[in-house]
Amino acid sequence: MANPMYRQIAESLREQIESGALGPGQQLRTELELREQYGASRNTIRDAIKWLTTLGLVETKPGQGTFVVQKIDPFVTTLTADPKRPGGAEIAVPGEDGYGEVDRSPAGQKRKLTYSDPQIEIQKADGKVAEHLRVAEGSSVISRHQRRYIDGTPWSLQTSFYPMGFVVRGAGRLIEAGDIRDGTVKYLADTLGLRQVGYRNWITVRSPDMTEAGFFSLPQDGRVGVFEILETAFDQTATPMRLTVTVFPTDRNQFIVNVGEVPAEQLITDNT
Amino acid sequence: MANPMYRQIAESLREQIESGALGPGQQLRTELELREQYGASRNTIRDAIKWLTTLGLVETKPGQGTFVVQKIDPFVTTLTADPKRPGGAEIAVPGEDGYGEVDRSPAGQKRKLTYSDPQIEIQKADGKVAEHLRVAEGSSVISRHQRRYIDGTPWSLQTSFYPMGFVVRGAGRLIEAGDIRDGTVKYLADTLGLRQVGYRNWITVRSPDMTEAGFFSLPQDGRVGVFEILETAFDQTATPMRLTVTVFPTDRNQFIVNVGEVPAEQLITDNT
DNA sequence: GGGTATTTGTCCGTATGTATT
DNA sequence: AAATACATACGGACAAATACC
Repeated sequence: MANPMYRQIAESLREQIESGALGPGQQLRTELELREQYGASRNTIRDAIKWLTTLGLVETKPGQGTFVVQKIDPFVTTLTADPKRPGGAEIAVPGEDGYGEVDRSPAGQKRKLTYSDPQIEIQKADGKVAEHLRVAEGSSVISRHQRRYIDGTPWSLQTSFYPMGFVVRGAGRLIEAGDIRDGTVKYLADTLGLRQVGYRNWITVRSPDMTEAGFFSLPQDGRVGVFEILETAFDQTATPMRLTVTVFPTDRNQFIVNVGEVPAEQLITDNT
Repeated sequence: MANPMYRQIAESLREQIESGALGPGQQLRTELELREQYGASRNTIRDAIKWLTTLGLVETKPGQGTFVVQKIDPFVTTLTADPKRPGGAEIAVPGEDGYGEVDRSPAGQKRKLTYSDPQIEIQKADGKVAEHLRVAEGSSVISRHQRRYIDGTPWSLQTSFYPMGFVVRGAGRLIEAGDIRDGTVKYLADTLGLRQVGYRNWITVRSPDMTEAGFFSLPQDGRVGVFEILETAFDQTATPMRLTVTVFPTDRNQFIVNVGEVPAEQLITDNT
């Protein structure tokens, strides 16, 4: 009896969930019913439910009840692709490159990627952008931002940064709204002779900010994290030519990295 | 007055933290003091602090107080390396391959990797192992498990799986305790002629289980997630020869993926 | 649309337990 | 041993969101 009562109650409910007695989407008994069932006060029941909530096992809906969470069929993105392909990896501004990529879920369905028109701004490079793009902090950069969806559900938020000098040197369409035909990679090669020869993805996980939580409909308490992937693309002189920051919720995204000779992807059903 | 009081109090404290008025590691005023300061009940103050806790901004210590969390200097691991190098990527059983890898933090220090002796078991392949290793579910596999540390702090938990047939065919040392000289990749090449020509990393984020939370000293409420990286290694016939599952806490780990021609790593100080 | 019952959310006060100093 | 500070648990009251008639 070392454990507090609310944890024991949570454990009891957890077993019911993981054994399948309470299936995904199913409603739990109300707090008042559980209060009688376990002989505890309503506040203690609420502590148990709050615990399960932070564990991501249940969610509460005011006026309705408490429900076992549905597991989301995850999106799978391959981070390694042809370094010279327009757009680089699949995650690299596929929208701007006119690619209607398909993402394959573990269950094997093909999915449809859509994206908003790019929202373009001229910004001062903050510390992170300046360091990865190797420009002076505070210098002007072009920012192209998109919201991206798979089958209509919010998938990722992406922002690409380019040095302002690119526009001066002849790549004026970078600051025009609307997609760039054949993508920015080809456009920069054609106009400035900048060939993308490789890129580096820097993968971190952090808590979502308010904008991200809103766009992805994540719980506001920061329980669900987001991947933040910084992709730095390099030209033939090993100089950074683009920084793309993409944010994905961790609860619905997985990534694949292939190295060396690897057979085509097996479609694997994840039954964790 | 749209927001509940505990959220307003949390917001007030959050601003003090993010503005720097309350520095990392610094102690907040006690619940009783805050109760008078904000004119709320102690339970409401506790709700505000609990909210900040799930946001990962503060931590509470019984008998001591509430403190602003320290940001951890993260470990950075490169997932793309020579596919034929013993051990594959840096994350691939470097311990078993006798590599004393160094990890470079954003701040640029070199760090020392240590690891426990492998703990070896014969197990039945569960669904996940069977599918990635492409063996029948329930067939025997060799499991080699290690705890890995950087500078003495827990870094990752790693388990490698090999088909049991490898031992029958002559790779008997796989089931012996202790490190294998020159690593398992070279050992399997020497004994069975299995050359590792590539590998695939499958990156997911999930909540830690009890064992993991204990080893990494993570809060038990599952607030901090863990990376689970499944590395499947392939031999020259494109057959899976090894599955390595590695678990890293997301609060102290970052990953790098290089594609194409990429300059040597810039040491970047992350001042997010 | 309105009203009512149901269910979770917020807030209070109090008492006692447990960990740390 | 004592003081301090957070943790658990109780009970009660009202608010807010939702569903249903």
